[in-house]
Amino acid sequence: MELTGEAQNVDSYSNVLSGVVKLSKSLSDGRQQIVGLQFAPDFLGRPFKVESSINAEAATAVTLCSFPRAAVERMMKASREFEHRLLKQTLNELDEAREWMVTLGRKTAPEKVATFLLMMARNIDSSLDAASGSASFDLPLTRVEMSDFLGITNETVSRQLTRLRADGVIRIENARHVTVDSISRLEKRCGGGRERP
Amino acid sequence: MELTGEAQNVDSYSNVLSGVVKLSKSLSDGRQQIVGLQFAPDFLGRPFKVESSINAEAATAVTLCSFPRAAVERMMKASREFEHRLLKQTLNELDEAREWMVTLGRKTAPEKVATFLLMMARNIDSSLDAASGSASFDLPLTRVEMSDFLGITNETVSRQLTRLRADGVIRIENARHVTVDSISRLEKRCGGGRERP
DNA sequence: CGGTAGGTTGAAATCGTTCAAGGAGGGTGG
DNA sequence: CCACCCTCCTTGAACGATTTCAACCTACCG
Repeated sequence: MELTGEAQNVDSYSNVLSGVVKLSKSLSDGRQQIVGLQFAPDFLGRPFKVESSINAEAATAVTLCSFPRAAVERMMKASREFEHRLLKQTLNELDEAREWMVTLGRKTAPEKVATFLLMMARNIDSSLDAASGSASFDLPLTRVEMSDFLGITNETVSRQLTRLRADGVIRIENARHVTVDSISRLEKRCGGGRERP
Repeated sequence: MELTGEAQNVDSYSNVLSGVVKLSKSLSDGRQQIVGLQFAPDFLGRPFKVESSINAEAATAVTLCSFPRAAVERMMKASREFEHRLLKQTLNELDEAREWMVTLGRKTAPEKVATFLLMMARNIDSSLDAASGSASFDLPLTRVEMSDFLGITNETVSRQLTRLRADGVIRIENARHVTVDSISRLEKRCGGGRERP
């Protein structure tokens, strides 16, 4: 199943085979928050619940492998292994969500944008250099979508990208393709490293 | 097992029997974000991972029922039901985390504080009136902790509480005990209602 | 050719932060 | 018992980061 387009109300389950799916929530006055991005081999869908209040939408061209709700719930009953893997992925998503809460709640706008770029570099680096210290990729989100992911305005996103470019941390082509020559320089702009035990 | 005090590095698993446990993450420069609160019957701990990078700390006096890591992992292997319930709770926590991401990323300071109070009213209303339209409870967090949960400063938290009090939405005694006479009035201050499908 | 969506940039306004001072309560040691 | 110190909380005033409003630019599409 292939789709480039619009919101899907998830009453079937899918695997993301390629592309990026964005998960979002909105307030009734139109404010929106993207609460997760699903990349290549992720599972998509919310078991045990009728109404999830989350919208799933293709951010780029996406290839899905989807199953009807009933089939998946049968599989889950039948295969212990299946439920186990689902638990593991859910725990991972929970970790990611909480990590992102730190970004939303405690980082400045420059740090937010840098953190987002770093996340992209790690997830969809099109140049296949593992740990070469550089990365190059197409942004899967528009400026507005990035702003909804980062909890800032699109103007602020734009300004911070311009700043990173001016400072030589990134290069931008077509407003969509980004090259990071030195990942470690980008990391320095993400705000204090992880924990402090 | 009872504890009132300090951070626990979770290498055992527990059930929270009473009280409130706060889960937090911090950046190396000291900025902190509370990424979750665990109330009465929640499970505590992170399976399948050595290093969780999350700190768990008692926010109030807490009663735990905790098991050694090995025992729980044995239980999980043995009991399908156990793993199933863990999956369900994890999915719930993921939903809550994402809901909170909307609060962190898209709500104003007044809305954040109102949203927090509403959450408290729903989770630890000490007066046992279900849906009576009012609530009364002790705040389980200090102003600083609230600010770390909401992604704002403690001064802003304080000011917003004062404002809610001045507007007659809440009453405050001892800076810790809060009474909400009209829940629905509080709800109006939480920013646009849920979704918009 | 317009028209539209996405993006950039500037200037002014605003919201929340920062800095600073002071109050209220609780525990401790003289 | 009192004085002191600490933590938590509140409040004010100035500052500054981000938003808001507005203009313009580009690419793409009908």
